[in-house]
Order: sequence, then C-alpha cells, then structure tokens
Amino acid sequence: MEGFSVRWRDLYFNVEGEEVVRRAFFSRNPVFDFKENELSERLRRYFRGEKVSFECKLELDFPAFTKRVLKRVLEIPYGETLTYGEIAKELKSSARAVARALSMNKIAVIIPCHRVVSKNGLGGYSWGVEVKKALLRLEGVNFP
DNA sequence: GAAAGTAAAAAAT
DNA sequence: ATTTTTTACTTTC
Repeated sequence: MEGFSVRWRDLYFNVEGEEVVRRAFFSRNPVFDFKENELSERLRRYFRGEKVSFECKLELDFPAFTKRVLKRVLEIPYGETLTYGEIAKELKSSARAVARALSMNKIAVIIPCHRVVSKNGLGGYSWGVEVKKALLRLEGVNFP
C-alpha cells in the first residue's frame, strides 16, 4: 500500500494513494513509510500553522448528494467555518442530511470537514472532537 | 418501497 | 438549560 504518514503532535496523519488520494486519516501510529512528495510537504507546513491550500486529485466514490456536499466543503477558505445548516440551505437540503454526508468523508483535513460546525456547539468528527478542536485552533478559530 | 439511522436546528417547555 | 419535534438523505432491510 502506498502513501505516507506525517506526525502532528501525538498523532500521525496518514495519506493513502499517490496520484489520487484515497483516504486521509489520523491514527495513533504511522501506517505508511515516511515518503516525501509535494503533498506531504504542504501538510507539514499546514501542521506548522502555515496557511496552505491543497490541490490534489481525490477519489470521491460517493452518491451525488454526498459529492455535492464534499465539493462545497472543499471551497471553505482557511480559518473560516460554516454550519451544517448554512450548507444545507445552499443545497436546499437539511442540516441532518449534510452532517450525514460529511460523516462519510474519508479524507480528513484535505477535505476540511473540520470547518463545518453545528450552530451552537461543535458538531462531531470521525477522529474525535478533540482533533477537530485542535485543527480549528491551528487555523486560528476560537472555541469555548 | 418502507423504515431506521444520523457529526443538526428550531421550537417548546 | 433540557426535552421534543422537524428534517432529508443514505443504508439496509
């Protein structure tokens, strides 16, 4: 299996896939060899707190609605957040459906689903809300 | 096709 | 501040 892992605090961020990103997720231990490429370099800078954007090909093998949600989330700029409801309104859907679509996101950070929060509260995150909070703080967003 | 299951939001209490 | 509708989309019968 090809990919790379970069360390961030006490976690490892793993990206699976070379040309096309298949998955990206956090884990306690590295699951790939440390291989450098352009994307890993950007991620390293991102985790250092630099404002970087990721342009890479993603494998989105999802139903139509889910893809629309993910594509919209991809456009949220660094350091900004939207609520599930706001996205739902744009897509003429409901907050609950948007949340469900996001929960299928296999590609953390690169698809910035951590920038989607609930209206009063934080919402959820597949790799734990602590990670979500840490990512938001890294981008300069404050949370109670 | 129907019903359950959501990482939500608004309304009601 | 907690509880109860309302909500729409995927998944799984």
